[in-house]
Amino acid sequence: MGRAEERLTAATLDPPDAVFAPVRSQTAFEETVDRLGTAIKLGLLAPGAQLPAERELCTRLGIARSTLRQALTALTQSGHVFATRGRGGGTFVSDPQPPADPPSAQMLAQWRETCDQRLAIELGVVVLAAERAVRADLDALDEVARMLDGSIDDFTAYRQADIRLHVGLAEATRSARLVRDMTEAQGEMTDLIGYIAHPPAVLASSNVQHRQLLAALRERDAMRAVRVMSEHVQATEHILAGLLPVG
Amino acid sequence: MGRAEERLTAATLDPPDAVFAPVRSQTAFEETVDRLGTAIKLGLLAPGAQLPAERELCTRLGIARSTLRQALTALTQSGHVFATRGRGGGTFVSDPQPPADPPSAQMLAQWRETCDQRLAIELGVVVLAAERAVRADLDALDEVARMLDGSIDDFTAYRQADIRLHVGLAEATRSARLVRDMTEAQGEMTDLIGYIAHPPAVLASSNVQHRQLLAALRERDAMRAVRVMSEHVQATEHILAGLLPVG
DNA sequence: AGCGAAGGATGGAAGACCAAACCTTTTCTT
DNA sequence: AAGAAAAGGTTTGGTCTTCCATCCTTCGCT
Repeated sequence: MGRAEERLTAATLDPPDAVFAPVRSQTAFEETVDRLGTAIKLGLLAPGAQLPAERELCTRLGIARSTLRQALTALTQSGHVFATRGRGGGTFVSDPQPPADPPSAQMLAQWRETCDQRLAIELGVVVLAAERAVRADLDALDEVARMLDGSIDDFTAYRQADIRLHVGLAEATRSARLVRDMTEAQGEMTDLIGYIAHPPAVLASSNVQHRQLLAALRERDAMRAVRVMSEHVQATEHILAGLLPVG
Repeated sequence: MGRAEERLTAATLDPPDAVFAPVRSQTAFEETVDRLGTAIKLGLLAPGAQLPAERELCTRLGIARSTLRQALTALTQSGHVFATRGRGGGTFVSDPQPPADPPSAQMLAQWRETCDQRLAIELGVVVLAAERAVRADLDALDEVARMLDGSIDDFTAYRQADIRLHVGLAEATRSARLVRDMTEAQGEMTDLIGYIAHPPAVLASSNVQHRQLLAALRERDAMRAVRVMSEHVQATEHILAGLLPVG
């Protein structure tokens, strides 16, 4: 008894577990390492590129310079960036980049939820891009698709351009939040798929989907774009499903 | 010069602004207030419901008891919960709830991005629910839809059940992360639309869409579900567009 | 030679968070 | 009626993070 005496509405059901799930308290230091590290791993900050000066960057990130320096020190020790002193110096992205480290157990355990979340972002982006993308956006993305065709024999190069394309789609929505979510999602995906072989045939068919997608966007055919993107994302998911433990 | 000497790849384009955007360092205290407060405002923790004991809740949330108590004190002072002492006591959700406070300027300034993000989550949920929802899930959601029909004259009651339905969809995907994202998105939407009049006719037509959606899910017709959900979400967006400053 | 712009380093103050107690109130059990 | 048990309420001390301000070192440019 007790439970039966409550008001008979659906509102008295048990709350979702998510309500009491652990609070994720990332420190500013951790978040900065994550943000910059992901941008580098995704190639958004290209090898050789110069980061803004520390005194400028810390204000842009809204943190103290000492905190930023902690993060940069970590990235220096991991070999992702290096710094030169004196006038004309600065902090630069290493070239070549250090080898990526294998995905953590925690990452692998949640791979399906990661893919689910990515699916959501990609679908939202594609629907909004169908509405909002202008000619120039799509032309630029076509250019990236051309580059992808030339990279089906080099997975690293392909992946870089692939990320450019997906982030570029997000940018075409003019929604900064979706761009952020997309980069986070792609960062997690990179961790997952970085260690998996992708034969050229797979990459080629993947880029066929990119082209179909861009064609649909040009016609502002949101539903067709959704269908293509859905297949595109779930193709990756099926590859992972065969190689990873059940999620 | 300089820029022209770099490697001629798309990877040398400027990084998205998102890379250097301010780092959001929410404290554990703030996040806890937010999490519990949102769950209460959404009705996931119903008026009169008892929260877990402090000693248990703090371990579930992964924070110290003193931090949890800070959050509970804040929620007590704002009138959302109250506590009774002694054995058999506990912390309970207030009934009735205090009036919601108006959306912040910052919230209003970002309303379109909030809607964009919500669209993404809803679409992802709906595609995955079409694959994964079992009979029992859909039966329960049908029940909620019936309740919604009975609440088109009471916006508050309607909104509560509406949230139940959307969060229920997310739960049907068996993806905890999507449930979390959905609750966050609905929390932000509640802030936005709480102060807007919703005539019964609007609510009725909204629930027609719910029914179409559930029918599509029963047939596992993901594309139709996407189309319905897309219209459902964008209907809200159009209402907001008429009332809020340009986003 | 020296100015200026960049990274590098230090020390202290403030605040958030945690852990472990202990206190007070109330109810249930014996 | 006594006491155990379970809940919220309180205090304290310590650790870690972050911030701020200042100063140092390097080195290209004028």
